[in-house]
Amino acid sequence: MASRSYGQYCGVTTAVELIGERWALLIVRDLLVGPRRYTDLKQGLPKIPTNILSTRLKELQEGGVVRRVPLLHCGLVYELTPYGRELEPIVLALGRWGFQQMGEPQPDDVVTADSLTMALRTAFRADAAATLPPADYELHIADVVLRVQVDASDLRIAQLEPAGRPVDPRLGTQATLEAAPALTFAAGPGIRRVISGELTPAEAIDQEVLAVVSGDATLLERFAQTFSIEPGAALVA
Amino acid sequence: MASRSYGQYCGVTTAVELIGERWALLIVRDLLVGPRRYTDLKQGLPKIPTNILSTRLKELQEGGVVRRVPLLHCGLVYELTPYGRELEPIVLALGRWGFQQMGEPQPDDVVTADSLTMALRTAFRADAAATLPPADYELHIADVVLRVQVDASDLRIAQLEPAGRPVDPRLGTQATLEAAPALTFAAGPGIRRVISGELTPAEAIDQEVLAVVSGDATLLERFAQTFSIEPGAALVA
DNA sequence: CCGGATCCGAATCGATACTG
DNA sequence: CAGTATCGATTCGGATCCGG
Repeated sequence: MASRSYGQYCGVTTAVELIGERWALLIVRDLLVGPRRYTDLKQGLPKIPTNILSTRLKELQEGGVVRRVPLLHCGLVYELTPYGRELEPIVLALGRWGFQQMGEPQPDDVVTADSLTMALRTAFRADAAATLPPADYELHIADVVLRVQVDASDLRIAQLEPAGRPVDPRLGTQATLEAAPALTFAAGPGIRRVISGELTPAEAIDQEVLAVVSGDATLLERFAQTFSIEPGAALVA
Repeated sequence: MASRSYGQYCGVTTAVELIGERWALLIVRDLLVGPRRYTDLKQGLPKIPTNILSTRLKELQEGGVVRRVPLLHCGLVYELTPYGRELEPIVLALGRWGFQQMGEPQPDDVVTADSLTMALRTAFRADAAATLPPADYELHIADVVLRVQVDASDLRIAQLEPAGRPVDPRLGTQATLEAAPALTFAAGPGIRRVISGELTPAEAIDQEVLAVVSGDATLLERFAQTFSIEPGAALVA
């Protein structure tokens, strides 16, 4: 059952044998947001066949990347091992690299809460954020609602139901939700062009890529400075 | 012919669609060493079916990762585009990550010149090298002979024929080959345990993992300090 | 609903042979 | 040297089914 070997004794080859199968790295991406149940993963990867998800989870466990954790009276979750979590800077760098080649979305492309959470992490400029005042955004994209809190070089993202409450306090990044966000805005996939610097926030509003729902619209500038992927910037942890 | 889509609008997904197919990242790995002809790639990846190599090269070109360059009167080579070269820190980090999970080599595993060249790059500690005097090694592993020159944080690796001359002055990293190397040594796959810190050079010689051919044997210590992969050190450069 | 297992047609991969 | 062509072996994808 050892997956078809590439026949080389090499670190890159070993890595590809561990996480190079179809869908594997997307499972890792979602697990980097937090532990997930089987059903969560299936929802976050709508096009994955259930047998493939099952097979990959087994392989990732054998490889020491993922582990299966029973939850008391609450089912079970999959989570990354410490070794699997070491993939975080790699997945983030891959996200920045791929971002530059993203075109327009295909008709049936979706945006999931986990992929968007990771996308914001890939775009987060800790250096820029450190020079700016703290900020607190609520972001609506497609059906996904995220609460995004930036404090110096610290980034917290919580996934909210449309209602406005976190999906599950045990799962995902914690955020402080007492106060209302300073800015709430909605965007479509065109927000990519803001992140890439192709559009300023003002232009994005003009072109209806982006719309302020409530709060201080001038914070959009700070958002654009905090989340940005410039060409040639796949580098670094 | 758009490859089976994952159906998500996300940078990581785009990256995986560009370089996630079987063999693709190993082709990129070899091209990170230098431009390569079709036949070079086939030799460097002995188990790749020729139709797959052909297909992947086409896909990588469509994705803007690789380009095909005719050489005057000398055939043609494939090389990474600037965008493809941005994968270097990612491939190196993946190599470090996979290195930690490498076991013993399978009976039919091979070590190629390009994979070994990249392995040394993944293990190179520029920070440690910067504090050490320059060094100049010749390294024999399996059929591969590499000339490895370290000068502060600069690393140069040239692939030599068993004869002792570079394979092709146009291809691969240049090195200064006038002088003889200060240390020539031979090793088996067990050199991995030296890189990982599991074995000191002295122990490696005792266990016949490593043998000095000529030159100053004390330089092995410097080599081990210069090339090292500690657990948990997969970080992207 | 959760966490899968099973079945089957479609697409891809792997090995070998062959060509300009 | 630089690939195409062919064909059986594997894997993937989509759907259904099942035990708790």
